[in-house]
Amino acid sequence: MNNTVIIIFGPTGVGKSKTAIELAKKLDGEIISCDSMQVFSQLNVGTAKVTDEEKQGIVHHLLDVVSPSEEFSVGQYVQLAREKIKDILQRGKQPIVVGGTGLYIKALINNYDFGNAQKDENIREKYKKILEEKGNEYLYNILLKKDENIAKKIHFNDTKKDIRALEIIENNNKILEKNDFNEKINYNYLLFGLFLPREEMYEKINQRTIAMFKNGLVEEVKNLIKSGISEKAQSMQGIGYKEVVLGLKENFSEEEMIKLIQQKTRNYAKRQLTFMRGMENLIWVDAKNSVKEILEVINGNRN
RNA sequence: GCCUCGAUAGCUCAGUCGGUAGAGCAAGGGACUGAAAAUCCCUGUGUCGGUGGUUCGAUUCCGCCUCGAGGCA
Repeated sequence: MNNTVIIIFGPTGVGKSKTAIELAKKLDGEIISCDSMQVFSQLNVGTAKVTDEEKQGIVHHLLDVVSPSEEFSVGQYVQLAREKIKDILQRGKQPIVVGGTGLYIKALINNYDFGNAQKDENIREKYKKILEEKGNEYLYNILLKKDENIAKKIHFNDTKKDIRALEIIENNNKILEKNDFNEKINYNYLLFGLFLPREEMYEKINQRTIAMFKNGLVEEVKNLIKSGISEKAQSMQGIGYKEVVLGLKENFSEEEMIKLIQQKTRNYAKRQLTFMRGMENLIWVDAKNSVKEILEVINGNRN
């Protein structure tokens, strides 16, 4: 098992965290979370973050690494995750990467180097204004002129990506593609994708959403707002948070909020499945039997 | 009991001056190397409430019936 990182991916709510903890216990592992929302501290019930009790003593990394008022991005994630993997391997333990953020996993596996272009609100605003005044196609044409290759990969209606690309080009003058890290970490990986039948998956999502409300999601959101977190903060764009903020403003009943969140979560899970299908080297694993199946693959892999 | 309004896609509704119909959302599929729980693209779906009549032709016009909302008693 030397230098093999185990990666567990799958749609929300199929039981990735539990699987990872069970595996960690059996393989002397440490867990590296791969979740764009669980990196934020204070976002607990809405992100279904594992509790200390659930961790069962297994070390978890990359949870609560930034405050909800801060920004976070793939670039930072890959940087941090690489450090953790290296460190865990050096200590002779088994790194287990777990989470639902497909892009983060993809970037990690493919060794993308994002450089260190910081977010630049001024540049963003500038292009947003251009977008408002001149429209999608005009904005897209600017990107086409600056970097045709990038532009071709982005739909002209996807203005958020257009603006982000322009921001990076202008700020950093760095091409987005083909910059692997110079320093390669010496590791292999096994990528497992957990799945459940569609109906069961949706049922679990529905139940879990109800549980979040019982566990105090509304209070969590209220506290975040009270402590001065902007509704526009990146952390507040997570599913559950966004909807509760809206619900509080518009006086939704709890039932209405639950229904909305269930739906958004189902939509998200579907997107995650699409992402999974497009991943190379992904080993499909029945979520109901995940630990056993994964161990079988690992053991087979040893010989 | 009488009057008025409504009944069209899974939901909310638009529409057809009579030639069998559409938007949004949902659903399904897809893209995605710098905000990714984000963002974007593609695709159906229908006894047009039932029943008679007028008509070459009715979801559309007329009658009756059923159901729902409101008003008068």
